[in-house]
Amino acid sequence: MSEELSELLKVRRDKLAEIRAAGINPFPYTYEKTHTAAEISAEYKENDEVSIAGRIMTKRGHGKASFAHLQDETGRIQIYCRQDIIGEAKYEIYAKLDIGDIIGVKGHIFKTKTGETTVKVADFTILCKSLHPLPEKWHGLQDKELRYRERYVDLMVNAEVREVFKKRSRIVSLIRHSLENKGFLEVETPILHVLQGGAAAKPFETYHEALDMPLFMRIAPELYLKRLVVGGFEKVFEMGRVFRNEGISYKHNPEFTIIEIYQAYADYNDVMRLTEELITTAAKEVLGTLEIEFKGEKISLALPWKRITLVDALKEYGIEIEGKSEKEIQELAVAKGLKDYAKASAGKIINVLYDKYVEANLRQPTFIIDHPLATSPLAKKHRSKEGYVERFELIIAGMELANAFSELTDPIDQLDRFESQAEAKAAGDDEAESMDEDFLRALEYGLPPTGGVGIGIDRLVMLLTNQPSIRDVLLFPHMKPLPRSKPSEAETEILA
RNA sequence: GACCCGGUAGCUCAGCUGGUAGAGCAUCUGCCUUUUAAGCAGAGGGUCAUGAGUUCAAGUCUCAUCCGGGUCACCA
Repeated sequence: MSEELSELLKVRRDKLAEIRAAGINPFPYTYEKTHTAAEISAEYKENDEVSIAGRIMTKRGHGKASFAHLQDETGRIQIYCRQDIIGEAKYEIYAKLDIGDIIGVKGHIFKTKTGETTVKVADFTILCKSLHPLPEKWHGLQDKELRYRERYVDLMVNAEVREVFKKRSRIVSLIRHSLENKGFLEVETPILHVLQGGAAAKPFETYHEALDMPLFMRIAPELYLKRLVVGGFEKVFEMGRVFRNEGISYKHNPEFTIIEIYQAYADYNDVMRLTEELITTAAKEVLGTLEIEFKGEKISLALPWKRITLVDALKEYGIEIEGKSEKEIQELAVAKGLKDYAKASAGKIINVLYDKYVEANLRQPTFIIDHPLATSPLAKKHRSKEGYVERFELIIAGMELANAFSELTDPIDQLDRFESQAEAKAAGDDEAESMDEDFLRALEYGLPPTGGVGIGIDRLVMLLTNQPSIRDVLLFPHMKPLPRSKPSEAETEILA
């Protein structure tokens, strides 16, 4: 708190003191409400007695009477308070209430001249004195920085924002229930990892004091979930937060929510169908349609979704790599202006070319399938194509929504892949997988044929709620701290 | 990390080629017992993100820094 309070803050603190001086607790403990705003609007009956509670969002005083709107989680309801009903002393307190205060109201329902269902205040109780003024009633809170930093205000004032997060909750719930109905078991695996693995990404590092050891925040739950399939859980999934130490953009936040699903005795074709089903079911239930609009663009989620191999997708954008040797592909990279990749592996170059020339152009739902072996260390070799794996990525509106494989189940092959990853790591690739001996041991016990998929929940929610940035579907997106806040002791210690 | 745009009252925004800061809402005072962007009359409220510089004079021009947004790069 700054020493110098602005006039507006001072006024509210003075009012708080007045309330206390009048012997009223401005922060009481409970309140018994009988109705919500939505219930009253829907089941309106003249003269019904109700008890409601909510935040004052508008206020119109008329001398000895006053209108206001209370907002609860379900919506707004008008209240009408008259001095001759509640008495002079109480009305004086009522008149001093501010927009933003939370009150409970008991009274009878009536309809005003203009036909609005309204509660006539017989009694009211202050439930929380608000000390900050709310944003303007007409324009609300627009400033993006403030909206993200003070999401609580954003939610109070912007109904559309509340809707987005309600939809997010429904989407998550629908996916969870779809999987439960199919016999999948929801599990939780460690978030603090000893090794870096399960995805190509840079982890956040942390430290366990008592054990005196470094730890990584997980970048994916993949390797633990496959251990569970080894253990005999044939259908498992985990929905949870993962952490990746990379840049921030409209589709990247350092922590995000992923759902990973593993099904024994299935391959990537099965998992592709499952992915289609989960997403279209959620879309139908939440939006009532598969024809959606995202950032002004029409996208059809109607099945079936296009499937095309990565090599063919490149060909569609004028990049021919079929039958080319590694050397020729390196030359192609240089010709395309990717000078840094003159000595990279063919697989790496193919991925970069794909990222650069193909992905952003894929607008309608598309499964890109059969990726190069070199960049897919956890995927099973393709059953018929040398040098490729059985893998797909789902792209919608230029965003990667899902990534999946026929999981690599051969422990000898997995060891080879880890060894190549170790070489890459030694050569400076800080996203390479760690050698995970326990995971290899699990595979040696035997992982049945398994299909696995990871779906980015935040991006899916963006798509289904037509939100242009991942920040708009995260309640508290990552923000740099403002300069005035001084670092905590812990931060000072770490930075020292 | 590079480039572009932005930061002015609690909120939403004006502020021209440099001349000393404005509106609406909100707040305060008075009037007002069916209003709803209530109304009428009056008042208060600003380190113009921060710090330097140019200038007689800077919200405005220059540089640096911070925060945010966007594009690209990085990135599954």
